[in-house]
Amino acid sequence: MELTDRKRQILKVVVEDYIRTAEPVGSKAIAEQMGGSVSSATIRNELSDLVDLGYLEQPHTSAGRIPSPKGYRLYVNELMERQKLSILETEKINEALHGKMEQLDHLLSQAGRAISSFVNYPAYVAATGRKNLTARRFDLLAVDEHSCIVVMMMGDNRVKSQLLRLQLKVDLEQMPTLVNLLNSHFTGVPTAEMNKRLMSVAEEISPQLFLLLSQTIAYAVDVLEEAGQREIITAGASQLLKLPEFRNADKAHELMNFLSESKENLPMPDDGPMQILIGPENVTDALKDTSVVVASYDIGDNMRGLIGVVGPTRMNYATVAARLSGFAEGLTRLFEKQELPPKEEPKK
Amino acid sequence: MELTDRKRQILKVVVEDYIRTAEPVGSKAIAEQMGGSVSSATIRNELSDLVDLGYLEQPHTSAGRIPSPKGYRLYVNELMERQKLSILETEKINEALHGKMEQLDHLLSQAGRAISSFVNYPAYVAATGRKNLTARRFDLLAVDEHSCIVVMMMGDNRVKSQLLRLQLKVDLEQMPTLVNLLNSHFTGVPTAEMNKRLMSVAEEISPQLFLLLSQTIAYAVDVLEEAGQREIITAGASQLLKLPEFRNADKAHELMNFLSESKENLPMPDDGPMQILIGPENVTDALKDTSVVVASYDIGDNMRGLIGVVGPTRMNYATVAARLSGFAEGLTRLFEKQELPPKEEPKK
DNA sequence: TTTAGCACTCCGGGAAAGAGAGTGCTAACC
DNA sequence: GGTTAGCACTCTCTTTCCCGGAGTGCTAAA
Repeated sequence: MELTDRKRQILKVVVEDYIRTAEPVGSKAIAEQMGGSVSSATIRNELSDLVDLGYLEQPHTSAGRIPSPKGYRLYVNELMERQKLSILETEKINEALHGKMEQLDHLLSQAGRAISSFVNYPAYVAATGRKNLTARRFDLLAVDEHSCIVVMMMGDNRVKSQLLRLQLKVDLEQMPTLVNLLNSHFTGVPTAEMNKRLMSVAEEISPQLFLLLSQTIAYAVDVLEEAGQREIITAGASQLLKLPEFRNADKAHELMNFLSESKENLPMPDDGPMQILIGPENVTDALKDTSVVVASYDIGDNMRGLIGVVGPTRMNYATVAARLSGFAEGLTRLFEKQELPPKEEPKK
Repeated sequence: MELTDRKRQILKVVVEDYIRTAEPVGSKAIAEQMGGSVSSATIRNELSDLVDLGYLEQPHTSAGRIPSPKGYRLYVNELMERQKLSILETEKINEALHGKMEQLDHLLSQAGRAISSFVNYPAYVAATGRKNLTARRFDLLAVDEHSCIVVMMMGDNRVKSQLLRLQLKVDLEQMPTLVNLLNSHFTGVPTAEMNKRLMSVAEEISPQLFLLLSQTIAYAVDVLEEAGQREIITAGASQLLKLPEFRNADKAHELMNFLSESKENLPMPDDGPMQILIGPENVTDALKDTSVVVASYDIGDNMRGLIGVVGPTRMNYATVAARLSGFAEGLTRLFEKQELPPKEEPKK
């Protein structure tokens, strides 16, 4: 049996109607929406074929049809009309993204909330940590006898600093020595190796200095490892409760719990600018009957982040895809403009 | 009519039974739980009185009784037995609070998640921003011709820093002048006044320096204002869906939406170590038929934060109160130990 | 004041009935 | 051969009705 043009057109109507109403679609309604050029009986024959082909499903014998995952897939790949964002929408997106880069966390959670309320589904945002981030430069600023400030610039040019309280008094004149040591021995060094280095210089310096040095390194390791972690932020989970497929509190609870407790398992594909995962295409059990649309954005030149939307399989793919990629582009632009690196660490 | 001891005892039984089961409590069950010393008929008379007195309500004529807000209030104030935390629980709390102070946000959101999963209700955590935070000390570290690092220590001894890109080259030798200027004119100054100060020194220095100065001040204002904002974090909203009173998706949605979108309206009482708000005692509409238990913790010597729990009016007040104050104490201890200020800004 | 007894109320669940939507099949039509 | 009208049939959803159970409120006696 062949998938004729008319069958495809019918499938399209079914998918779009079902997305809109969440109700099985009947032959009569389809006939009307196709302009009355064919009768409902004809449609019924076609529908029956589409079920046999696996593109549609029938909740029970005498109900209308709903798309199967395979049907959604065909729709997404071939039938769906790509939407463009209206100027108004583009403006709204840009408005929503007017955060300050400084606080990456805030910006991203803000973006998450914005996209979620923009598509009316829960959303997630991930900034991929930079695994092998190293320190590029250290400074120590003496404050008083008992404390000094450690300043560390990282490979991505972000600067972190903290007040350190000294267990032992340190001679101010020795500070420069220490800074030199830090900059010569601990820049460009992966965190895993830092402690080894620390040991190796132990004998060269006084115990007081060594104590301060190890405090500094401990701080550096903390910060670098923290920066290396991938952070995932979810927003708008409560949007689910508006959807008929989640009126059942148990279903809703399962998914919402997943969104807040097991974020790590959200899809993080690493190819292509946008990916759509429909129902069972998701690896994670909790997402087996939901769909996920996920897009990537660039952070500077060589890092990528992801933003995604989670919804029912009858998600409005066209709109979500358009808006999501709008956001992704917005974020990319944002990072282009604001990202700090004037020059990257010359790697060779 | 008087509130006899027996009536109080009956009220206690009703409240505790209802908290456990979420089902109206009947006279027979009460009689049994009171050791069979009186018959159910006697209880019925008493129950009828308790309804007249406003402590109990009857969902419909032939149903058992449930506590009214007034009943809960009496229970909380006088009838409830204060619980102590078991050693195990205390340990768990301390374990959950083993975060690093460095990232205040993270610590608090972690605490929020912990308390939420500890009491099985949604929780919120607020760190009251320090409104009149000022800069205590500035430093500038030259990086290269086009950039330098600004380091600012704030009144609470937290240190913030960022890489600045210079629009105009600045003579390295002039840096110390600028740092002096910053420390003499811009420390201890409220953000609102900073721009005025900036103008007043405009003529004293070269345009290049002025540009860098204003970049620095802009950064300082940003950071200080950001730090002055009260931040509210919510966690565990999905816990609601486990409760019978929120199986109705609309109710759940309303409250969850409130928790994620209108956090600012969560109760922020400013007196006493712990406060319990029952049903209509809440000012906010969205909380009118929920209860909130909120405790405060100390951040250093003169700041306070809040942690709260939101749940149904039939919340398990005794347990929640005990655990919440356990957390509050844990947080207070944590800040005592880790909070940086070795000395506070001498205010006079 | 307490208690046993009893009629009454109300909710919740289950069965039955009916309406509605939609199908699948057959037979006729172009 | 594809298309269509017609019609019986299926299945769900809603409404209605009924019944059992839990619990009350009242009365009269202890």
